[in-house]
Amino acid sequence: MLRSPLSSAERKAVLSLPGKELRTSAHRDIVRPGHCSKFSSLVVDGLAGRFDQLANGHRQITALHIVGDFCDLHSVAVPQTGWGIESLTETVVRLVPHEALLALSDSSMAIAMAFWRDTVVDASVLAKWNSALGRRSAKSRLAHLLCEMSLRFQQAGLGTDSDFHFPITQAQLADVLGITAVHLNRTMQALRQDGLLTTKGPHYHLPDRARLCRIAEFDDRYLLLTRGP
Amino acid sequence: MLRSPLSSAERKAVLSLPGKELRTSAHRDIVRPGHCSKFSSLVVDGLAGRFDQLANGHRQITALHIVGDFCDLHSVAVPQTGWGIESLTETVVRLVPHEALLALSDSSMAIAMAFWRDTVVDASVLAKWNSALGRRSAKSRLAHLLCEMSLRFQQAGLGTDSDFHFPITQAQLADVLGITAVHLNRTMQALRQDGLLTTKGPHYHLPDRARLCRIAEFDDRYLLLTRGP
DNA sequence: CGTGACCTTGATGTTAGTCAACGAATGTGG
DNA sequence: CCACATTCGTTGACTAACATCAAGGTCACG
Repeated sequence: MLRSPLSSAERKAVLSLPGKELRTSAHRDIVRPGHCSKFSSLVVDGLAGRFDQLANGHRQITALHIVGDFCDLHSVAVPQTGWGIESLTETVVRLVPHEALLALSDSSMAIAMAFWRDTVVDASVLAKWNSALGRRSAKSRLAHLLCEMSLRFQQAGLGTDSDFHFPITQAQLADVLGITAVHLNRTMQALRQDGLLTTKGPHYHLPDRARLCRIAEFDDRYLLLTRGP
Repeated sequence: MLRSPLSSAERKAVLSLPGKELRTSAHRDIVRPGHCSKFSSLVVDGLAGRFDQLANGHRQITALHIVGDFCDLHSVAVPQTGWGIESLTETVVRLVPHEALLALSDSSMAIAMAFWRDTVVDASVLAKWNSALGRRSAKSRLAHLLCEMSLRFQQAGLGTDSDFHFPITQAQLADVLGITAVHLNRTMQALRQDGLLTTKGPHYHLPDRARLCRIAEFDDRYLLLTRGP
């Protein structure tokens, strides 16, 4: 989860953070939009998404949180969130009280920096998605997302670079990519046609990841592979 | 700038940060894309933008930095940036060494939190733009940007809520909104037609800001008007 | 008086949205 | 075990938003 170098004592302190675990079915709000929260949620199982919704009902998912991710470490620094978090599939989250996180970052500058760094990586991903949504075609966006997710699942020890379990519906994927579900369906077919993607239910396979990265212009540095100072 | 409550001593420490000032003409890189930086830049005069560029030459501007903004406080936590910063007009920035910022946040937990909070607000704005780029029409995006910028200029003491000096070209504005310059031009004309915008050179005037906010579904909370914990 | 940066306009092409329907898989209660 | 509903994926016909291409207009500046 925290993409930072920490001493083993620090790492242990983070991993043993207290918190009530909460199991939810798919399509439930974990954090309601605009809510002022007293906890940060750690994804223990399943898949969660940060979203924003417009008056006409259109949704945009602005982040995907796989197991091991903190959804809203942000809310420690700014409790009033401008977004919501929902479960995309059946999901278990651990609700860690802000006091515990604040106490921990008070106790160690390295941990405080690690939390800050996590927010910065989140911002990097958001900036990358900004340019994708503004300037790329649907196909290129999907290719880029597949590259990103395969890497993240691999980093989290949940898959290889070309195979991962990604339990998301096409409608939700469309909300990530800023297109309609119909168009996403056709775009996935195009990638399949090109021999760049096969799926069996929630299992995604990338037969030629190198080529996929090339057409997606995927540069993994924004995911912080070069670790902290 | 830092949208946080600090003691006057802390505030003073931040404002008296050292750093060499640098004047650049328009369209110059302040931070080259992917560069590993040792400074964070504070905008002293002019207008700067964070951008990302694709192989085909298409650009996306992912943030606008007005005077008083720190461009890349991020780079203190993660020196290798995944983006570039450019001057959009003639601009003066102060290059504050990371050591000075680190020393300052070491010295005061409140300042460390303020820096973190600033990153969180940046992420909030990015998330908002994500949903705008993914799910809004060009007209709605432009309306939203105008609402946002008028508020930010006002907060910075550089304008009223309906009048501000915004020295940006239409091509640059198009790169913010993720549309072409041609389409931006027509979209601005549509807003003028609706009596929602007049411009005289770089001077923007919003004749009916309330209505503009309504059609933009502009909710200012993401800009952190509700201050820290 | 020419040049370059910026803004504006028109004609045409392409991507993606909308609407409507159907099929496959899964689960539920009678 | 079977009608039934629900959710999810897929397809086709049509439309709207925006991109692209090409040209001209305005203004400041040397």
